[in-house]
Formats: sequence, C-alpha cells, structure tokens
Amino acid sequence: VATSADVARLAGVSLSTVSHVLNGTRPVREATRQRVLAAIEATSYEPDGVARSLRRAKTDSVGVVVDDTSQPAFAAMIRGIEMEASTAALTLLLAHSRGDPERELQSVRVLRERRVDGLLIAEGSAASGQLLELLRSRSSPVVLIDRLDAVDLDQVGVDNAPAMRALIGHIVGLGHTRVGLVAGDLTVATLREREHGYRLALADGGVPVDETLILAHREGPELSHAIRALLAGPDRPSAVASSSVTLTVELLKAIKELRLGVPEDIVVVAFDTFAHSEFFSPHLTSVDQPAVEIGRQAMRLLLRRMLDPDMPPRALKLPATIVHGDSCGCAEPRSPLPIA
Amino acid sequence: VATSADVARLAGVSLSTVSHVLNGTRPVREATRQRVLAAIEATSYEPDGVARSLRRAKTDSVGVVVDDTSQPAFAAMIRGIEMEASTAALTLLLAHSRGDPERELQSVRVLRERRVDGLLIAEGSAASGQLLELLRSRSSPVVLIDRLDAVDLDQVGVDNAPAMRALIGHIVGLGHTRVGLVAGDLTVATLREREHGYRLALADGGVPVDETLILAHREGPELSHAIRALLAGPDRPSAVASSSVTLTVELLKAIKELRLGVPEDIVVVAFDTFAHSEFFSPHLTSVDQPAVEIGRQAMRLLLRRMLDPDMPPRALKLPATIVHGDSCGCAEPRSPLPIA
DNA sequence: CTGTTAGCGCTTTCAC
DNA sequence: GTGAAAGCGCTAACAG
Repeated sequence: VATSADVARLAGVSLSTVSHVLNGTRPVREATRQRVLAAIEATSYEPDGVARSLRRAKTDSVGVVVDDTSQPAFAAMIRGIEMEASTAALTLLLAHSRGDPERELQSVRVLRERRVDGLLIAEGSAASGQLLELLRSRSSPVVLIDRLDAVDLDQVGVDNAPAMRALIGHIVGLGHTRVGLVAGDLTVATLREREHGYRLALADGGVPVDETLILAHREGPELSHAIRALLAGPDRPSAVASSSVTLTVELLKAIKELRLGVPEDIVVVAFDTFAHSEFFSPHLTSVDQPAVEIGRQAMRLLLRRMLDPDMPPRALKLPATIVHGDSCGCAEPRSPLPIA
Repeated sequence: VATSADVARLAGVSLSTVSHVLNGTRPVREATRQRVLAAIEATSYEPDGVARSLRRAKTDSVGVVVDDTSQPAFAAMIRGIEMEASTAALTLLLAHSRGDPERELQSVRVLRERRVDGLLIAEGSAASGQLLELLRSRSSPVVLIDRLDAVDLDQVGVDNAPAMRALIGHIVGLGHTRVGLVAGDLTVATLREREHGYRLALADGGVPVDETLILAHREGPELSHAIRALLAGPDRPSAVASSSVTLTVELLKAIKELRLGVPEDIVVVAFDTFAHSEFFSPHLTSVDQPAVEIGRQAMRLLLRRMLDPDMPPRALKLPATIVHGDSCGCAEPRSPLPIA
C-alpha cells in the first residue's frame, strides 16, 4: 500500500506538501497540486485514518452502546443517529450490552480505548453507579438516551409520564375502572415513569389504584405467570395496558392463549408498538415514540457537547404521540389524541 | 491522560516492560508485574487503541455497510454479526448507504481509510461494477450479504428461489391459478431470485405465467398505482404474493384502502414478514429468513477469510422456512411447510 | 528477565 | 510557496 511518502517522492515534493494538498490546509501552487494529485492517482494512495487519528488526537468517530437491538425502535433510533453523524462526517462504532451491566461497562471501556470522540448510551438497564463513575471520570462527551439516571449528564428521552397518563386517561374516560398494567422492571427509569403516568391518570379520573393490578416483573416466566393469573382470574380487569413492546408481547401471548378477543373481552393499550400495525387487527391504541427524532437529537446534543465541553448539561424530553387504533374499543376511531 | 511512558516512569521500568505486562507477550517477574499494575492503577492509564492499531497495522474492527436499517430483519442480522464479532473481540463500524450506490461507495472508502480488518456489505442495491472493482482492488477481506452479484467474492444469503417456490406452490396447490406477484426492482439479485421461484412454482403446477400479474416496479407511486390497478381491476387475481417486507407494506396499504378482506376476498402470502405478526390478523403465511443466522454466518466467514486470504471464495445459502398463517385461506393451519 | 531503539503514517510547527 | 523535522503512543526486534 502506498503512503504519503511514496506520493511525495513520485511527485517530487515534500511530505508536508502532500499533506497540505490532501487537507487543503495551506495554499499550494496549482501546478504542484496537479502533480501531487497525479501521483496520488498513480499510486492509488489512500490516506491512513489511523495514523491521522493518532497525530490529530481525535478519531472523528462516536461510540453507540445499545442494550438490545431487538427492540423495534432500535433501528429507527440508529437511523436518526446515523443521519446526523454522517452529516458531521463521523463514523459510528456499535457495541451491544444485551442488558448486562458488566458488558455495558466493558463496551464503554473498549470504545474509550478506541478513542471515540463521543459516546451515546441508549436504553440502558437499571442505573449503574459504576457506569456513571466511569463516564464522569474522564469527562468525555456522553449523551444518555432513554436512561435518565443522572442529572449531571446530557440526556434525551421521551416524556413518558404525560404520554402514559394520556393513554390511560383515554380508557378511564371510557369508563374502565379496573385497568391492569404490565409495568415491567421498575428499576428501569423509563418504566418507572410510565407507571407513574398510569397512577396519575387513575387519580385524574378518581379511580383508586388497586396494587394487585400492577404487574412489576421483568420479562420472564414469572411475568408470564402473573399475566395469566390476572387475565384468567375470577375478577379480570376490563382493560390492560403495557409499558413496553417486549411487555406487550408477553401480554398478547397470554391473551392469545386464553383466546380472549380484543377489544370485546378485554381492552388493550400499550406504550410503544409494532411497525405497520395499522394493517393488522387488533390495531393497538398506543403511544408512539419518535425514535428517529430521539436518535437525531441525541447525536446533535453530542455534537454540541463535543464542541463545548463546558456547556451545562441538558435533558431533552421529546413529546410522544398517541395513535388511536381499535383495541381500546371506543366507538369512534379518532385521529391522534392530544397529550395534555 | 496517562501514557505508557508515564506508567513506565512511575513503576521504574522500561516502556517495553509495560507493554509486555499489558499484552502478556513475554514473561515478566511477578514483582515487576505488580509494580507496573500498581502504576497503571495509580495513573488510571488506559491504553491507546489508535496508537496500537498504527503500530500493529490492524485495528481489530470490521466495517458493516447496510442499505437500509428500516428493514426489520436488519436489527436481527446486526445482532448475529455482533455476537460473533464480540466473541472475536472485534468492534463494529457501521455505515448506511440508504440505497444510494454513491453513498455505498463512499461508505466503503471511509471504512477502508479507517483501516478496518474486514468488511461486511449487506442488502446492497443493484450490482455496481464500481463497487466490485473497489472491493477487489485492494483484496481486503469482504463478505457480501444477500447480494449475490459476484462469483469471486465470499457471500451469504438465503436460498430465495426454493423458498418462494414452496410458498407459491402452496397456494397453487390450493387451486389458485391467477396469482399476482409484487416483485419489486428486478435488478436486485434477491428479488430476481424470488421472482424466479414464483415462475418455477407456477410451472410446477402447470399454470401458465400471466406477465400482467407480475408487478416489477421499485417502491414508489408507480408501484402503488400498479397494485391498485391490479386489485381494483375487473379480473382481480384470487391471490397475491409479495417479494419483500417493504413491498408487502405497499400491498397491504392497497388492500386496506380497497377494503378487501384477507383471505376471503384475496389470499396473500409474502416473502419475509413482520415481527410478532402471529398475534395479529391476518397472520401472513410467509417465508421467514434466518436473519440472525445470516449475520452470524457472514461474520464467521469473514473471520475465516481474515485468517486465510487465499481460501477459495465461498457462497453460503441458508435455508428459509415457511410460517403458515391464515392469510392463505387454506382450511387447516399446519405447522411449518417443508421447502422442497 | 529487562532495556534501548527504530519506526507505524501522518500533521504541523518552524524555517526558508 | 515549500521543505525539514519533531513527534502522536505504542510494539517488537535486537541486545544484553
């Protein structure tokens, strides 16, 4: 492989001239420039980004740590991140943590060693003091996505509580007083916020909270069992909500097994939903996260942080929207419901 | 930030000893080792991957170029890739081409400049001579995914034709003789193969091919229009198949608009489908791609190629399966259909 | 067992 | 306008 030295030799110029031609970093006489360009062509020279990064002490890359790619919103978020990153000529380094805090730490370490210029950490599991410590230790630019565990770091996420409040409010308004909630692992910040929104909505409607209707297990056999118990029990709620797509899957599994009809036998609403669900039935009435926008804003915030390390940390809450399907069983399907 | 020189000074040893302690690359007396380790701790030293890459002339990273992240199979494929990559301690660099051959070339160039040790190129658009030339020019390890344009490069994909043949064969067996096909852009290799499978299935059943039933436009207004024309026309086919998820979306849009019932008014089958579609109706009878496995195998193949650049190129065809839903309207739902 | 040293390929002062 | 030279932080001969 050719190096800039080869190019310089062939063009009969110095190393520095080659570099300056390549980067347009100082004026070069046109004739010389042409000779250099020709030499580059002739040697099919390709600059070495690694050497450049070493010298410049920056890599023009950002690391992205995601918890779980099977979340359907993941692809959209990555797309948003990538849009902004490619505009800024940054390359993405991807690492998965698979919900394992240990792997998550490891991912951050590896990306750090690679000297990424910034870090995006998405949908992390429960807050980990170790991680926060690591992130703060070197004060490298970081933006947290949907993972509101710290106040002194940049973060972007959706405004969970109001969205859930509006979603549940809709079915409470329809007269439901026994509303189940598949709440998931409440150590996860976003899920906790959603559960909070649920409580707010019940309070709004003057409906007392029945704690036995709130299923706060993480995905797994226990949760499946709890859901089945709730739905097959003598006093089945008339409506059930779930707090995330993976939780909704568990819920739908149980509903299918018990051969319940939606919305005739039970009304279902969900936080987050499936792609193209409008073509299928039941079409879930649900909260829609602006996943692409979350990715974009997170990347933008990271870019700002990279330029100005001393900017005060910022927490961006993006609004979600409610998509009105037919799973809530209300007579008239309307367009997107407003979120208070 | 501390460098290995700082560590060496603090530990009172030479640079090389630090390096060897770090990499376990030659025996070091335990006492010395401990002193070095202590110094690392004390300085909170973190090795510089960039410098290491420059020196070692490898980066322990692979580039992944994807066409479009909105394909639902994308996330699964990435997951498969990542599993194998993380086992081999490789970092993933991600680039999107968004179906633009120009961006695709650019992505490959950028990743090359970053000196990735290997390249995975997925779901590319139409074959591009320029791309192939670029890939071959430096003979760096490359695996093509679902993009069978070249015979002399490693590639992995699904065995499209037999799968489509079996899928269509099923409905032909049900007595359908007018079967539409939303075939998509036939310059895309995988779509061409699927269309071929369709033709084979009709031939198998002794059904003559009616070319007006094959809609070979890429996604866009023309396609939408063609689909509507086909379905609203006087002589509507009794069944329609589509060759990819994005095409299926177009098809379902039209079906919804025309208020046709599936499978009563029209039978629908598809190549590739939506996540968790079993919970919704109609549950599409469809070909299921082993997306995770494709990712894994591709990465594995790349690893082998990286170790042995002179290995003869290999083309891996993974079998797809057929998921039997209720959109095909056959009386008895059975378990996965066999692919001949 | 440990240290010295020569670079990897590039950017960037500092001179001319 | 152009060139010479000093490293960026690390690894890997080569010597002891």
